[in-house]
Amino acid sequence: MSTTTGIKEVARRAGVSIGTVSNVLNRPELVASSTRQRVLDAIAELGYVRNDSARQLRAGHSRQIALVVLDVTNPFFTDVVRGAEAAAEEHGVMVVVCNSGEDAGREHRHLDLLEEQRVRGVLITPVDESPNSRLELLIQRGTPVVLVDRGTGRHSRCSVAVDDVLGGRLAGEHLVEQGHRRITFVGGPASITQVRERHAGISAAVAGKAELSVVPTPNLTVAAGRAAAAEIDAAAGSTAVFCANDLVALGVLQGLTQRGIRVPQDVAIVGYDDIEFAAAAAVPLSSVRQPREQLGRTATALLLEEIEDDGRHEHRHVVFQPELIVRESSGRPRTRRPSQRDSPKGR
Amino acid sequence: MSTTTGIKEVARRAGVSIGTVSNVLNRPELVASSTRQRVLDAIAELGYVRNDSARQLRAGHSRQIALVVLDVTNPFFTDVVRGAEAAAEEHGVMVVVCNSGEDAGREHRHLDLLEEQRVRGVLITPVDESPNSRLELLIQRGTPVVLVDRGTGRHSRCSVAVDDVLGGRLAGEHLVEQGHRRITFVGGPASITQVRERHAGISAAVAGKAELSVVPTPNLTVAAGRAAAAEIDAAAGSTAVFCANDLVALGVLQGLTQRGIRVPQDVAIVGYDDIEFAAAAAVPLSSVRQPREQLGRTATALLLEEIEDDGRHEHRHVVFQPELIVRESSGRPRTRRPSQRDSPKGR
DNA sequence: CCTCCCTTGTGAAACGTTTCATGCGATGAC
DNA sequence: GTCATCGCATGAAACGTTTCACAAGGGAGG
Repeated sequence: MSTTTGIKEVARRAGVSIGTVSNVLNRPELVASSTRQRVLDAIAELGYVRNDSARQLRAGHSRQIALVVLDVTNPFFTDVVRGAEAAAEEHGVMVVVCNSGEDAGREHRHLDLLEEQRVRGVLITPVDESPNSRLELLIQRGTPVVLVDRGTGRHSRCSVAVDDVLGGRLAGEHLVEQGHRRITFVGGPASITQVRERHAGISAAVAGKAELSVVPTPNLTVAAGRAAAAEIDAAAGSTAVFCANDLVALGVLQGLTQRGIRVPQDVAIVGYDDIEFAAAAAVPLSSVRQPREQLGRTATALLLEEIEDDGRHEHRHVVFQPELIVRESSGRPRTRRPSQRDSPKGR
Repeated sequence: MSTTTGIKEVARRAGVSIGTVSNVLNRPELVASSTRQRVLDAIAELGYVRNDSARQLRAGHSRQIALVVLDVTNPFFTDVVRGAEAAAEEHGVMVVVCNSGEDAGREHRHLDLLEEQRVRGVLITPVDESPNSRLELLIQRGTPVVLVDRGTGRHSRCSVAVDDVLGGRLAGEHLVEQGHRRITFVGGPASITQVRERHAGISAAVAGKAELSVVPTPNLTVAAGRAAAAEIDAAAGSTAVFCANDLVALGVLQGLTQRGIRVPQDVAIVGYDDIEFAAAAAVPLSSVRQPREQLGRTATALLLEEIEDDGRHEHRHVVFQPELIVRESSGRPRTRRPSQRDSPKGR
């Protein structure tokens, strides 16, 4: 039905061989300008559209890179996407965004398809980090992969991350300093590295200074946070909550408010990511800020570099530092107005 | 380097012809089970991965559909993505998410690439709706396209939309009923249909009952809303603002608050989309709710249907009704806590 | 006039599948 | 014992590119 017009038709129409048409498309400088023009005209008249499958088949690989995120719905990741797209665009590469939805099965299926498409490289925040995951297989078979927002360490790939342990620690130190002695960490599942590391960070920071309890969540969404709120004071009369990300924090904030618990007077909250909506929340949210777009940009740059250095490539691990942004949700109770320093971030 | 293993190697290893291997992959019932097993083993041992380019080349089209959104960063669209993915997954189709970022150039480039890839169909909220846009060309050449969140009308394609005029009217009626007589509409650019229709809706609703002024924005982001806030009272001493979407509304809310203008006491705000964060905002936001996931789901269903009915297909236009959710930001100025939220100057 | 080189253009081979007409041995009907 | 039938496997022909070795024509240098 649709485009049945191939390079062949174009060739006939322009009165040249198909090799010449191909040259016009790929190495125009090899073709005499009069011929070139004739071919170009034919292309325009016929509405010819290159067939990428054929091209890829010949080339052996595609011209796109994939970005597999944990949750498209999470503003943190959409910002990462933006960064990645920006960097990719500069190199004329297209980014395919895939959403694993924190589901190992979907991640697996996406990787299957991507490998079948001979994707040029993959940026991923994996759900499944087990040593014989689908991802490992992909890497082992030779597809360049850059881990986004994930652990350093492994030497078989590049990674871009933010120091989550430090982030957790910043939050912990801040809360202890504010006088909190019973703190609850909300987040899960523990299979997600960030969750573990942020927990480890606050754990280290409060050790010996405050008690830390945990309310696990099945995932990192607003709904999960809302549900977790119910267990928060039951969990040990905590006066502060540190959430594994801002979505959960927003949910906790809603849940607590709904139960008549005041934030920050009764319970302080600190989130993580400092998404744009954190500052606009009912009670502006203290949060650990990550350079989200930067993360995407850098990851893409690393990936493209690795693809470039086809021969030998030295894997690198870039680690960014998080920054604690204190807002009302964890301000010193009662002293509502000392030095507000929050300000919506510009862009 | 990477996977040099083709169907051919598998065939040799299993001691069968390549046709048989292909049959095992595509119509296993045609192959004797002993042979089948032998082939399957060979595949596993060699780590064979199908080459999708070759497959597509033969088939003439890919097995994916694309979803081109205006702004991945907008929770409205991420929810649409989720809906689309859910529906697609049920049919074993993969969704490629592309972000035009409200930029006609990027939209154009994405469509170029998608057509080169012989994408099976496209779901799109177009930036460029001019009659000889890149999109029209795509449609004209035979790629099934479903418009998402866009006008009914055209007969050359299906569409799924929410009645934006009605949405605007609901907001307008509500504000008038609340006693507002000077209302400002914030949003832009006018080239975006939703902006025009929502404006038309409120326009119609308030005609003769209140004065409506407009503060245009260059796009529909929080930052744009924040910037627009500066012009709001200057624009005519409005006591209410209707924003083209929730991001803008959130920005306006921040901007007004920062200037010491209280919401809703001094100025009421109504947003659009009812994204998850609207309810969690500093002042919970009244908003016009749209069935976001449903939109994605339905659009995908229509697209798959059109692809199915390869022969004749009747284009359909599904229109959902929006619903006004009233929250504090436009509630009748009750005397809640005489909240003094006059706030910090950003730094 | 012969060589050599340079510029343009050509034709055919490959890329890895799917599909289709065909082959071939065995089974059952007559 | 012959013939149609069935079940399974085969080989070759596409699919639309890119690439590469080579040919044709034309100047320039000798």
